[in-house]
Amino acid sequence: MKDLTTRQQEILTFIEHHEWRNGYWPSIREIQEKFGFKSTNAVMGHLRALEKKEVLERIAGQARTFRINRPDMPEEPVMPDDATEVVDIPVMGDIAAGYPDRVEPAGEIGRLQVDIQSAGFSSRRRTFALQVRGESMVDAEIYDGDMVVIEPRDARDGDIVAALIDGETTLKRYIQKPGEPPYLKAENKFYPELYPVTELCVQGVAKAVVRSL
Amino acid sequence: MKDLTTRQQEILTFIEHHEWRNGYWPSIREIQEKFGFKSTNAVMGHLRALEKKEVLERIAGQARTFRINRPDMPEEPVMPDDATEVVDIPVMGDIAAGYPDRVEPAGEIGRLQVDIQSAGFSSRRRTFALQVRGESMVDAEIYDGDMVVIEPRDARDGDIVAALIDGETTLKRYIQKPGEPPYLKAENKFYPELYPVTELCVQGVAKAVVRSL
DNA sequence: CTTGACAATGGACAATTGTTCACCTATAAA
DNA sequence: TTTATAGGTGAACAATTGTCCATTGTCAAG
Repeated sequence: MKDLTTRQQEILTFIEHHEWRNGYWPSIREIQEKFGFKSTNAVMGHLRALEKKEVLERIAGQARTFRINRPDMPEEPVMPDDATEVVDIPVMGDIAAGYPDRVEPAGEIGRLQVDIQSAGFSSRRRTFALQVRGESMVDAEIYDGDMVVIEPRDARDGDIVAALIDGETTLKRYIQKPGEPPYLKAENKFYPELYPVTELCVQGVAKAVVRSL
Repeated sequence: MKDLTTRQQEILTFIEHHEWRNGYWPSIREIQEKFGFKSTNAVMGHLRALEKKEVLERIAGQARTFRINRPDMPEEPVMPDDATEVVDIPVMGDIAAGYPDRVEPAGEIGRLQVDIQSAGFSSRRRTFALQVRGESMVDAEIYDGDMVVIEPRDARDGDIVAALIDGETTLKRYIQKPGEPPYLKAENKFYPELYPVTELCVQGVAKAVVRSL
């Protein structure tokens, strides 16, 4: 992957950004206009260079058909200076302190910026994710470091829930047999722990486990 | 939101699917060809209908500029503090027939919602999910019924890949030692299987495991 | 001084692509 | 019967858009 010149980087960034905001790729002349070129050929030159450096692919003769070869990951989304209507979404990483609702602003480890347009294809619910620490759920095939997607709602018997115990969020299975008081149970044969639900705060029900590879 | 006719639904699905697969929108004539119409006007009629029903937007006179209004989405447009960005990933389900490229629009059997940073995929495009069948990866803590999120790209040593073997998609670990031909390996001590990579079609690299609870 | 890259101009051309007009066939409702 | 809607054919038109020609200039390396 050769280095790009500043101009090439600018062009590439604009193309990416245009797609990101509008949902479709720009035409040559739209790029030309954005940069104030007086010839489409200025753009053509840069596109050829970008193709040669293999950061860009196109389909000859066809309109608005780009394909960008990202090295692997574009760490952060490019923030347009001329952005309109941008929403800030706090990213809750380490939430040892407890329920996201009660996490102080300091508990926020990052922010994800998304503009209204692109928000259109991703639904946002009251779901949030927690990172699992500890081995208390290994028998349910949930391991240290996994992320669980939590949806705040009332727990039913057999649900795996995120609960606040001693100021820490842990994952446990919620057991409620008819006529008996509910309790929480760790899913690890070496941790035969049982927690009474009294004064426990169930934050929500785990809906999915996500493990990055 | 009025109902769509079957034909309109087909057109819409194709447009969505085309964008997802190729990264850019189809042209009128590409739609025409896909459905075997002998006139572009057949497509125009449907597009007008879809626009009237407000499931589709376009920019007049400009090539390949669609925008789809998905009806899904939140009752509450509130942005709670505990929300995390969630992406929609099409689940290609049973793709024994092969690569998603060859899956017909009907091949999508559902959608998986995963929060964005736990998965670590930024390019929400081109990623898809497969449901794991079989026990060949249990030693990597991937179980029957789990969903794996796949991103099409070249495999590196140690990656877990989705590969096409005997017309079926399976999950294996990709091993490539310097100077040696690459091969695939199952992660189950009871399945000491080794597959030569020759004539194998590696569809992509697994980036995350998701298990619905 | 020459060579080669990078950057850009200007004009012309051709292909892709969106658009429209006229006309046809069903089917179902009024 | 008439009317409306969905679905389609066929051909022509115009706009958008990709492509290529010849030229100019800058700047750093050989």
